[in-house]
Amino acid sequence: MLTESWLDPEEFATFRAFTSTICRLFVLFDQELQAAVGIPRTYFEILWLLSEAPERSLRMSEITDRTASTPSRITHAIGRLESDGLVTRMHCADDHRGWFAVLTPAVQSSLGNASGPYAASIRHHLLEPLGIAGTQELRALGERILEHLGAEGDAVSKPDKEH
Amino acid sequence: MLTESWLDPEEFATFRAFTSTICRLFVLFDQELQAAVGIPRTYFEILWLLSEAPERSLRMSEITDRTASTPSRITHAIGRLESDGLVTRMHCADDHRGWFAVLTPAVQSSLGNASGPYAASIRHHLLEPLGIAGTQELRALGERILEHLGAEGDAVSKPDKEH
DNA sequence: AGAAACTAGTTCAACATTCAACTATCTCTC
DNA sequence: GAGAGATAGTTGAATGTTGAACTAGTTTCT
Repeated sequence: MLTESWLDPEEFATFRAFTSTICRLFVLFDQELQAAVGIPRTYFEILWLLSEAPERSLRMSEITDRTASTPSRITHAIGRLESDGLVTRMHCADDHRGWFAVLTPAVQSSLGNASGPYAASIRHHLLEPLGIAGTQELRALGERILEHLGAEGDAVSKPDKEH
Repeated sequence: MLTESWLDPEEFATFRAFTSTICRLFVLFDQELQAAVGIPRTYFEILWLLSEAPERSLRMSEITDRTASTPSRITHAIGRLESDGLVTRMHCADDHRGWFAVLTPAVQSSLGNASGPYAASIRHHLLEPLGIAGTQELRALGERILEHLGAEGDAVSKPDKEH
Protein backbone atom coordinates (compact mmCIF):
# COMPACT_ATOMS: atom_id res chain seq x y z
CA MET A 1 0.00 0.00 0.00
CA LEU A 2 1.21 3.47 -0.76
CA THR A 3 0.19 5.06 2.51
CA GLU A 4 -1.57 4.25 5.74
CA SER A 5 -4.57 6.29 4.66
CA TRP A 6 -5.21 4.01 1.70
CA LEU A 7 -8.51 2.26 1.07
CA ASP A 8 -9.39 -0.72 3.19
CA PRO A 9 -9.53 -4.05 1.33
CA GLU A 10 -13.30 -4.03 1.02
CA GLU A 11 -13.37 -0.60 -0.59
CA PHE A 12 -10.42 -1.50 -2.70
CA ALA A 13 -12.04 -4.63 -4.07
CA THR A 14 -15.16 -2.74 -5.03
CA PHE A 15 -13.31 0.01 -6.77
CA ARG A 16 -11.15 -2.41 -8.70
CA ALA A 17 -13.96 -4.69 -9.76
CA PHE A 18 -15.95 -1.70 -10.82
CA THR A 19 -13.38 0.16 -12.87
CA SER A 20 -11.82 -2.92 -14.37
CA THR A 21 -15.22 -4.10 -15.55
CA ILE A 22 -16.02 -0.78 -17.11
CA CYS A 23 -12.69 -0.59 -18.87
CA ARG A 24 -13.11 -4.01 -20.37
CA LEU A 25 -16.63 -3.21 -21.53
CA PHE A 26 -15.55 0.06 -23.06
CA VAL A 27 -12.74 -1.67 -24.91
CA LEU A 28 -15.20 -4.16 -26.34
CA PHE A 29 -17.64 -1.49 -27.41
CA ASP A 30 -14.85 0.50 -28.95
CA GLN A 31 -13.64 -2.43 -30.99
CA GLU A 32 -17.15 -3.21 -32.13
CA LEU A 33 -17.73 0.32 -33.37
CA GLN A 34 -14.29 0.78 -34.82
CA ALA A 35 -14.87 -2.34 -36.89
CA ALA A 36 -18.40 -1.38 -37.90
CA VAL A 37 -18.15 2.35 -38.65
CA GLY A 38 -14.51 3.26 -38.08
CA ILE A 39 -15.24 5.82 -35.41
CA PRO A 40 -14.53 5.69 -31.68
CA ARG A 41 -17.28 4.97 -29.18
CA THR A 42 -17.22 8.53 -27.87
CA TYR A 43 -17.93 9.83 -31.37
CA PHE A 44 -20.69 7.35 -31.88
CA GLU A 45 -22.31 8.52 -28.66
CA ILE A 46 -22.48 11.99 -30.17
CA LEU A 47 -24.22 10.70 -33.28
CA TRP A 48 -26.54 8.74 -31.05
CA LEU A 49 -27.46 11.87 -29.08
CA LEU A 50 -28.03 13.81 -32.27
CA SER A 51 -30.19 11.08 -33.74
CA GLU A 52 -32.56 11.43 -30.81
CA ALA A 53 -32.61 15.20 -30.69
CA PRO A 54 -35.34 17.35 -32.24
CA GLU A 55 -34.28 18.34 -35.75
CA ARG A 56 -31.38 15.90 -35.29
CA SER A 57 -29.35 18.81 -34.02
CA LEU A 58 -27.87 20.06 -30.76
CA ARG A 59 -25.87 23.02 -29.55
CA MET A 60 -22.18 22.29 -29.02
CA SER A 61 -22.53 23.07 -25.33
CA GLU A 62 -25.47 20.71 -25.04
CA ILE A 63 -23.38 17.90 -26.47
CA THR A 64 -20.57 18.80 -24.10
CA ASP A 65 -22.87 18.55 -21.10
CA ARG A 66 -24.68 15.39 -22.06
CA THR A 67 -21.50 13.50 -22.84
CA ALA A 68 -19.77 14.64 -19.65
CA SER A 69 -17.05 16.01 -21.90
CA THR A 70 -15.24 19.27 -22.59
CA PRO A 71 -15.84 22.00 -25.18
CA SER A 72 -12.48 21.37 -26.74
CA ARG A 73 -13.10 17.69 -27.21
CA ILE A 74 -16.49 18.27 -28.78
CA THR A 75 -15.05 20.83 -31.16
CA HIS A 76 -12.47 18.29 -32.32
CA ALA A 77 -14.99 15.48 -32.50
CA ILE A 78 -17.53 17.45 -34.51
CA GLY A 79 -14.69 18.60 -36.72
CA ARG A 80 -13.83 15.06 -37.60
CA LEU A 81 -17.45 13.93 -37.96
CA GLU A 82 -17.99 16.92 -40.23
CA SER A 83 -15.07 16.02 -42.46
CA ASP A 84 -16.46 12.48 -42.55
CA GLY A 85 -19.68 13.95 -43.87
CA LEU A 86 -21.75 12.69 -40.94
CA VAL A 87 -22.51 16.08 -39.42
CA THR A 88 -22.71 19.71 -40.48
CA ARG A 89 -22.48 22.92 -38.45
CA MET A 90 -25.26 25.49 -38.41
CA HIS A 91 -24.89 28.94 -36.98
CA CYS A 92 -27.29 29.65 -34.15
CA ALA A 93 -29.69 32.49 -34.94
CA ASP A 94 -30.64 33.38 -31.35
CA ASP A 95 -27.16 33.48 -29.92
CA HIS A 96 -24.48 34.40 -32.37
CA ARG A 97 -21.78 32.78 -30.26
CA GLY A 98 -23.42 29.42 -30.67
CA TRP A 99 -23.40 26.59 -33.19
CA PHE A 100 -25.56 23.60 -33.83
CA ALA A 101 -24.21 20.27 -34.93
CA VAL A 102 -26.69 18.68 -37.32
CA LEU A 103 -26.81 15.07 -38.43
CA THR A 104 -26.64 14.75 -42.21
CA PRO A 105 -29.18 12.58 -44.01
CA ALA A 106 -26.28 10.43 -45.21
CA VAL A 107 -25.59 9.28 -41.68
CA GLN A 108 -28.86 7.42 -41.41
CA SER A 109 -27.87 4.70 -43.82
CA SER A 110 -24.22 4.61 -42.92
CA LEU A 111 -25.00 4.09 -39.23
CA GLY A 112 -27.91 1.74 -39.49
CA ASN A 113 -25.31 -0.97 -39.81
CA ALA A 114 -23.46 0.13 -36.71
CA SER A 115 -26.18 0.62 -34.18
CA GLY A 116 -27.50 -2.91 -34.46
CA PRO A 117 -24.25 -4.65 -33.56
CA TYR A 118 -23.52 -2.02 -30.93
CA ALA A 119 -26.88 -2.58 -29.29
CA ALA A 120 -26.29 -6.31 -29.50
CA SER A 121 -22.95 -5.90 -27.83
CA ILE A 122 -24.40 -3.84 -25.01
CA ARG A 123 -27.11 -6.39 -24.51
CA HIS A 124 -24.75 -9.31 -24.75
CA HIS A 125 -21.93 -8.09 -22.53
CA LEU A 126 -23.75 -5.89 -20.05
CA LEU A 127 -27.47 -6.54 -19.84
CA GLU A 128 -27.69 -10.28 -20.37
CA PRO A 129 -25.21 -11.27 -17.68
CA LEU A 130 -27.05 -9.05 -15.19
CA GLY A 131 -30.58 -10.12 -16.00
CA ILE A 132 -33.55 -7.86 -15.45
CA ALA A 133 -33.13 -7.57 -11.69
CA GLY A 134 -29.43 -6.87 -11.90
CA THR A 135 -29.99 -4.32 -14.61
CA GLN A 136 -32.41 -2.42 -12.44
CA GLU A 137 -30.01 -2.57 -9.51
CA LEU A 138 -27.25 -1.21 -11.67
CA ARG A 139 -29.34 1.64 -12.89
CA ALA A 140 -30.37 2.54 -9.36
CA LEU A 141 -26.76 2.56 -8.21
CA GLY A 142 -25.63 4.66 -11.15
CA GLU A 143 -28.37 7.15 -10.53
CA ARG A 144 -27.50 7.37 -6.87
CA ILE A 145 -23.91 8.24 -7.68
CA LEU A 146 -24.96 10.77 -10.30
CA GLU A 147 -27.40 12.39 -7.90
CA HIS A 148 -24.66 12.76 -5.35
CA LEU A 149 -22.35 14.29 -7.94
CA GLY A 150 -25.06 16.70 -8.95
CA ALA A 151 -25.95 17.61 -5.39
CA GLU A 152 -22.41 18.69 -4.71
CA GLY A 153 -22.72 21.20 -7.47
CA ASP A 154 -19.74 23.48 -7.80
CA ALA A 155 -17.89 21.77 -5.00
CA VAL A 156 -17.16 19.04 -7.52
CA SER A 157 -15.34 21.27 -9.92
CA LYS A 158 -13.16 22.58 -7.12
CA PRO A 159 -11.74 19.49 -5.46
CA ASP A 160 -9.63 21.52 -3.03
CA LYS A 161 -12.82 22.22 -1.14
CA GLU A 162 -12.34 18.83 0.47
CA HIS A 163 -9.53 19.86 2.76
CA MET B 1 -33.46 6.10 -32.87
CA LEU B 2 -31.01 5.00 -35.47
CA THR B 3 -32.67 1.72 -36.37
CA GLU B 4 -35.58 -0.44 -35.39
CA SER B 5 -33.21 -2.93 -33.76
CA TRP B 6 -32.06 -0.37 -31.26
CA LEU B 7 -32.27 -0.83 -27.50
CA ASP B 8 -35.62 -0.53 -25.80
CA PRO B 9 -36.02 2.42 -23.44
CA GLU B 10 -35.38 0.38 -20.32
CA GLU B 11 -32.09 -1.00 -21.62
CA PHE B 12 -31.18 2.37 -23.00
CA ALA B 13 -31.71 4.13 -19.68
CA THR B 14 -29.54 1.63 -17.86
CA PHE B 15 -26.73 1.88 -20.32
CA ARG B 16 -26.78 5.66 -20.31
CA ALA B 17 -26.93 6.02 -16.55
CA PHE B 18 -24.14 3.53 -16.22
CA THR B 19 -21.66 4.92 -18.74
CA SER B 20 -22.39 8.52 -17.99
CA THR B 21 -21.78 7.93 -14.30
CA ILE B 22 -18.52 6.19 -14.97
CA CYS B 23 -17.30 8.89 -17.30
CA ARG B 24 -18.01 11.59 -14.78
CA LEU B 25 -16.27 9.67 -12.03
CA PHE B 26 -13.24 9.01 -14.18
CA VAL B 27 -13.01 12.67 -15.08
CA LEU B 28 -13.05 13.58 -11.40
CA PHE B 29 -10.41 11.05 -10.51
CA ASP B 30 -8.28 12.20 -13.40
CA GLN B 31 -8.45 15.81 -12.28
CA GLU B 32 -7.63 14.86 -8.73
CA LEU B 33 -4.54 12.94 -9.77
CA GLN B 34 -3.45 15.40 -12.39
CA ALA B 35 -3.49 18.09 -9.73
CA ALA B 36 -1.78 15.96 -7.09
CA VAL B 37 0.95 14.15 -9.06
CA GLY B 38 0.64 15.37 -12.62
CA ILE B 39 0.03 11.95 -14.10
CA PRO B 40 -3.13 10.48 -15.61
CA ARG B 41 -5.29 8.10 -13.65
CA THR B 42 -4.32 5.16 -15.87
CA TYR B 43 -0.67 5.75 -15.07
CA PHE B 44 -1.41 6.03 -11.40
CA GLU B 45 -3.19 2.68 -11.54
CA ILE B 46 0.03 1.15 -12.79
CA LEU B 47 2.00 2.60 -9.90
CA TRP B 48 -0.71 1.38 -7.57
CA LEU B 49 -0.44 -2.16 -8.95
CA LEU B 50 3.32 -2.07 -8.64
CA SER B 51 3.19 -0.79 -5.08
CA GLU B 52 1.25 -3.89 -4.07
CA ALA B 53 3.30 -6.39 -6.01
CA PRO B 54 6.05 -8.50 -4.46
CA GLU B 55 9.39 -6.73 -4.92
CA ARG B 56 7.30 -3.79 -6.15
CA SER B 57 7.73 -5.13 -9.65
CA LEU B 58 5.64 -6.77 -12.34
CA ARG B 59 6.13 -8.15 -15.82
CA MET B 60 4.94 -5.88 -18.60
CA SER B 61 2.41 -8.49 -19.68
CA GLU B 62 1.10 -8.78 -16.13
CA ILE B 63 0.47 -5.05 -16.04
CA THR B 64 -1.22 -5.26 -19.42
CA ASP B 65 -3.59 -7.96 -18.18
CA ARG B 66 -4.43 -6.45 -14.83
CA THR B 67 -5.19 -3.03 -16.28
CA ALA B 68 -7.29 -4.42 -19.12
CA SER B 69 -4.95 -2.62 -21.45
CA THR B 70 -2.69 -3.32 -24.44
CA PRO B 71 1.03 -4.09 -24.64
CA SER B 72 1.66 -0.97 -26.67
CA ARG B 73 -0.04 1.27 -24.18
CA ILE B 74 1.89 -0.19 -21.29
CA THR B 75 5.16 0.20 -23.14
CA HIS B 76 4.44 3.88 -23.70
CA ALA B 77 3.18 4.38 -20.16
CA ILE B 78 6.17 2.71 -18.52
CA GLY B 79 8.36 4.72 -20.86
CA ARG B 80 6.95 7.93 -19.52
CA LEU B 81 6.98 6.79 -15.88
CA GLU B 82 10.58 5.75 -16.38
CA SER B 83 11.61 9.12 -17.74
CA ASP B 84 9.81 10.66 -14.76
CA GLY B 85 12.05 8.56 -12.53
CA LEU B 86 9.12 6.68 -10.97
CA VAL B 87 9.90 3.30 -12.46
CA THR B 88 12.85 1.39 -13.88
CA ARG B 89 13.00 -1.56 -16.23
CA MET B 90 14.70 -4.82 -15.28
CA HIS B 91 15.50 -7.55 -17.71
CA CYS B 92 13.84 -10.84 -16.85
CA ALA B 93 16.32 -13.60 -16.11
CA ASP B 94 14.01 -16.56 -16.75
CA ASP B 95 12.57 -15.37 -20.03
CA HIS B 96 14.81 -13.16 -22.08
CA ARG B 97 11.90 -11.70 -23.99
CA GLY B 98 10.47 -10.29 -20.80
CA TRP B 99 10.90 -7.18 -18.72
CA PHE B 100 9.94 -6.16 -15.24
CA ALA B 101 8.79 -2.68 -14.37
CA VAL B 102 10.09 -1.82 -10.90
CA LEU B 103 8.95 0.99 -8.66
CA THR B 104 11.84 3.26 -7.68
CA PRO B 105 12.33 4.13 -4.02
CA ALA B 106 11.77 7.78 -4.95
CA VAL B 107 8.20 7.08 -5.84
CA GLN B 108 7.22 6.21 -2.30
CA SER B 109 7.50 9.76 -1.06
CA SER B 110 6.32 11.45 -4.21
CA LEU B 111 3.12 9.37 -4.30
CA GLY B 112 2.30 9.32 -0.64
CA ASN B 113 0.71 12.70 -1.22
CA ALA B 114 -1.34 11.48 -4.14
CA SER B 115 -2.85 8.28 -2.88
CA GLY B 116 -4.51 9.90 0.10
CA PRO B 117 -6.57 12.41 -1.87
CA TYR B 118 -7.27 9.80 -4.54
CA ALA B 119 -8.59 7.37 -1.95
CA ALA B 120 -10.62 10.18 -0.43
CA SER B 121 -12.06 10.99 -3.82
CA ILE B 122 -13.03 7.39 -4.46
CA ARG B 123 -14.64 7.17 -1.07
CA HIS B 124 -16.37 10.50 -1.40
CA HIS B 125 -17.73 10.19 -4.92
CA LEU B 126 -18.30 6.47 -5.25
CA LEU B 127 -18.47 4.64 -1.93
CA GLU B 128 -20.17 7.14 0.32
CA PRO B 129 -23.18 7.79 -1.90
CA LEU B 130 -23.72 4.04 -2.22
CA GLY B 131 -23.33 3.09 1.40
CA ILE B 132 -22.16 -0.32 2.52
CA ALA B 133 -25.06 -2.23 1.02
CA GLY B 134 -24.90 -0.42 -2.31
CA THR B 135 -21.17 -0.94 -2.45
CA GLN B 136 -21.60 -4.66 -2.05
CA GLU B 137 -24.30 -4.73 -4.70
CA LEU B 138 -22.05 -2.85 -7.08
CA ARG B 139 -19.20 -5.24 -6.54
CA ALA B 140 -21.44 -8.23 -7.12
CA LEU B 141 -22.74 -6.76 -10.37
CA GLY B 142 -19.27 -5.91 -11.59
CA GLU B 143 -18.07 -9.38 -10.84
CA ARG B 144 -21.00 -10.92 -12.63
CA ILE B 145 -20.20 -8.98 -15.79
CA LEU B 146 -16.52 -9.83 -15.53
CA GLU B 147 -17.28 -13.50 -15.04
CA HIS B 148 -19.41 -13.48 -18.13
CA LEU B 149 -16.67 -11.77 -20.13
CA GLY B 150 -14.16 -14.33 -18.93
CA ALA B 151 -16.44 -17.26 -19.62
CA GLU B 152 -16.73 -16.28 -23.25
CA GLY B 153 -13.00 -16.58 -23.59
CA ASP B 154 -11.77 -16.11 -27.12
CA ALA B 155 -15.22 -15.41 -28.46
CA VAL B 156 -14.79 -12.00 -26.91
CA SER B 157 -11.78 -11.10 -28.96
CA LYS B 158 -13.55 -12.06 -32.17
CA PRO B 159 -16.77 -10.12 -32.11
CA ASP B 160 -17.82 -11.43 -35.53
CA LYS B 161 -18.68 -14.70 -33.82
CA GLU B 162 -21.99 -13.10 -32.93
CA HIS B 163 -23.50 -13.30 -36.37
C1' DA C 1 -24.09 54.08 -23.19
C1' DG C 2 -19.85 51.88 -21.76
C1' DA C 3 -16.85 48.93 -18.98
C1' DA C 4 -16.53 44.51 -16.59
C1' DA C 5 -17.69 40.04 -16.27
C1' DC C 6 -19.47 36.04 -18.26
C1' DT C 7 -20.46 32.45 -21.82
C1' DA C 8 -19.79 29.74 -26.39
C1' DG C 9 -16.75 27.93 -28.94
C1' DT C 10 -12.05 27.45 -31.20
C1' DT C 11 -7.05 26.92 -31.53
C1' DC C 12 -2.60 25.11 -30.68
C1' DA C 13 0.67 22.35 -28.49
C1' DA C 14 1.62 18.72 -25.37
C1' DC C 15 0.38 14.44 -24.25
C1' DA C 16 -2.11 9.71 -24.46
C1' DT C 17 -3.95 5.90 -27.13
C1' DT C 18 -4.47 2.90 -30.99
C1' DC C 19 -3.19 0.00 -34.72
C1' DA C 20 -0.29 -2.33 -37.57
C1' DA C 21 4.16 -3.75 -38.41
C1' DC C 22 8.32 -5.43 -36.47
C1' DT C 23 12.32 -7.86 -33.50
C1' DA C 24 13.66 -11.17 -30.37
C1' DT C 25 12.97 -15.11 -27.72
C1' DC C 26 10.80 -19.31 -26.62
C1' DT C 27 8.29 -23.87 -27.47
C1' DC C 28 6.71 -27.57 -29.89
C1' DT C 29 7.10 -31.01 -33.21
C1' DC C 30 9.19 -33.85 -36.59
C1' DG D 1 18.33 -29.54 -33.90
C1' DA D 2 15.82 -27.03 -37.44
C1' DG D 3 11.82 -24.84 -38.75
C1' DA D 4 6.90 -23.27 -37.72
C1' DG D 5 4.34 -21.04 -34.80
C1' DA D 6 3.46 -18.74 -30.53
C1' DT D 7 4.66 -15.13 -27.05
C1' DA D 8 6.86 -10.68 -25.03
C1' DG D 9 7.60 -6.46 -25.91
C1' DT D 10 8.79 -2.27 -28.92
C1' DT D 11 8.28 1.15 -32.57
C1' DG D 12 6.27 4.80 -35.25
C1' DA D 13 2.58 7.00 -37.43
C1' DA D 14 -2.13 8.37 -37.13
C1' DT D 15 -5.59 9.58 -34.22
C1' DG D 16 -7.85 11.26 -29.88
C1' DT D 17 -7.64 14.03 -25.56
C1' DT D 18 -6.26 17.71 -22.49
C1' DG D 19 -5.45 22.33 -20.81
C1' DA D 20 -4.39 26.92 -21.31
C1' DA D 21 -4.85 30.88 -24.02
C1' DC D 22 -7.67 33.04 -27.13
C1' DT D 23 -11.81 35.41 -30.06
C1' DA D 24 -16.22 36.91 -30.24
C1' DG D 25 -20.84 37.64 -28.66
C1' DT D 26 -23.88 38.46 -24.52
C1' DT D 27 -25.22 40.18 -19.87
C1' DT D 28 -24.92 42.99 -16.03
C1' DC D 29 -24.23 46.96 -13.53
C1' DT D 30 -23.75 51.71 -12.92
